[in-house]
Amino acid sequence: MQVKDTAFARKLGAFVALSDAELDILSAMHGRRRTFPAGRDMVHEGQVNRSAYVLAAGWVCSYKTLPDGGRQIVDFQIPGDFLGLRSVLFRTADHNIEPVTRVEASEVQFSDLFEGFAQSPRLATAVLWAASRDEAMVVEHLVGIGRRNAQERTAHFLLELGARLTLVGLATPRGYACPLSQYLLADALGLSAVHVNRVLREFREAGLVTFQKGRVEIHDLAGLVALADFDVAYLDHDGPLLK
Amino acid sequence: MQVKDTAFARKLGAFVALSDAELDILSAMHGRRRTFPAGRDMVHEGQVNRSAYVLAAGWVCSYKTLPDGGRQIVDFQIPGDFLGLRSVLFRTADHNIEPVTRVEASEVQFSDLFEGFAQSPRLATAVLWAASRDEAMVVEHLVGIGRRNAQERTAHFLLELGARLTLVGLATPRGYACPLSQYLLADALGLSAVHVNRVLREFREAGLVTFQKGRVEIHDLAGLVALADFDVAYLDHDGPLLK
DNA sequence: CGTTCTCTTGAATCCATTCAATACGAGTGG
DNA sequence: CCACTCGTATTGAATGGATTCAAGAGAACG
Repeated sequence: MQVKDTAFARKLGAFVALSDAELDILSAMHGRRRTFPAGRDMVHEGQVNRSAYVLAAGWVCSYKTLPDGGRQIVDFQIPGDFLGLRSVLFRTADHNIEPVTRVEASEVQFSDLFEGFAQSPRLATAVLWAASRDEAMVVEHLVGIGRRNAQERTAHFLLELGARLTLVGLATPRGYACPLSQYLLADALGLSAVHVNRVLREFREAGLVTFQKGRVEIHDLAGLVALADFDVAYLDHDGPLLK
Repeated sequence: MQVKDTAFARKLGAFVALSDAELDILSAMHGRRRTFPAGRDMVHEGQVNRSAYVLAAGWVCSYKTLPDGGRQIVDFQIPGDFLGLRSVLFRTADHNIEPVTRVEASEVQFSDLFEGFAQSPRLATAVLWAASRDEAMVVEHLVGIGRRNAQERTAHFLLELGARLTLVGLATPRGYACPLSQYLLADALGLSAVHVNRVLREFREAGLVTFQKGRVEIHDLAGLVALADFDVAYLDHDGPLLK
């Protein structure tokens, strides 16, 4: 398999320009390809876990559960995303990972990752950057839940997803395919499913976006951006910083 | 200065057992010591920034602002914490950093950090771990704001702070000094200052904790832990994983 | 062809906010 | 030494955004 063409290599390359030698190291890190059915957890909280994954196809969500049965989805991962890094660096996983759709992913062993770092500090820096970018998204998510109302939050979420999918060629400014149910959306946005439904209806009636039948159709991008106060700066993808 | 004894070295050492040679590299990373007065931002959103800091003394907060004037505090940093890593890896800072008290911090240049990685992949791994631990805290914060009510959230926050301060010797199970105003607390918890005040009064009346005059006095630790459903697992400090 | 998700809408409820007013201590300057 | 400010803490009352409860409709699936 040519790693150079994978979404993962493209993503790391966005921060650190990777040489052929480094791409080979990256290639060596990729273990066997695995597939996971939708709905059954790939990683479970508290589980001792020695491997992370790079998503090749499908969507997953990372979430935490609460004693009252509720859950909070921290983030969704789309093709090209690294997942489970924290559950590898920590002794045990501190969150759950559930495939939203059927998923294909390459396994990455901690030992291989660490050896890759030894061979190339630039690679280590790139992975650190990727982790920081993930953190930036979680931070933005936190800000949204803490200080934005339901409409702003939902609009922001749909725009962020669009921006991320665009990076891997899975969205256009017009819209994108989105396999998320309103329940999943609610668990991510810190709202009730009922309220998510209302917000989506309001968006539809206002001619901003329609989210139906697994597709997000953006009818008024400018309007949405204004409503959500969306700024892609935190996604930081302006080309390699480390040449 | 002997870096071995700093809170930062102690923290990294919690994940990767660092050799003397690695401690020397770490030492070389520390640039000049700087002090910052309370209240004036050390790092401002959008600012191009080439250095991070390791907090030696004092408290700072990282926050983002919203167009309506509100703000969300993402995290507080206490002595020993790394801060501004993201604003260094990204071209520009994606958040603000404001000293809550007068602060002393050592500057860390990106170039020095990167060179340290080249000399020791174990160090790179340790920094990646530290970043992941920060992310884990943000994630827990996200879960709290998304799915916990005001009481649970506040209790959880006070306990997390206690656990973190204990690690650097600044707290006991009985309580700790805390320079945060109710306004800062509100901005961190995604609540209004008025409501934070009410929650704190309820805690006082219930004999759980008192937070007055810059001190948090914990009267019923078990009760607080139960209320907040607090579990330190996500702080992951069970000794070095990489020997 | 019934079961199970998912989506949808209305009505009642409630937690937290906003508005408003008071109190208190630390500074500051007349 | 007192008046005045300013930041912080405190409490009551009214408001409101989102939740919960409830019920029905559609689509998907074995």
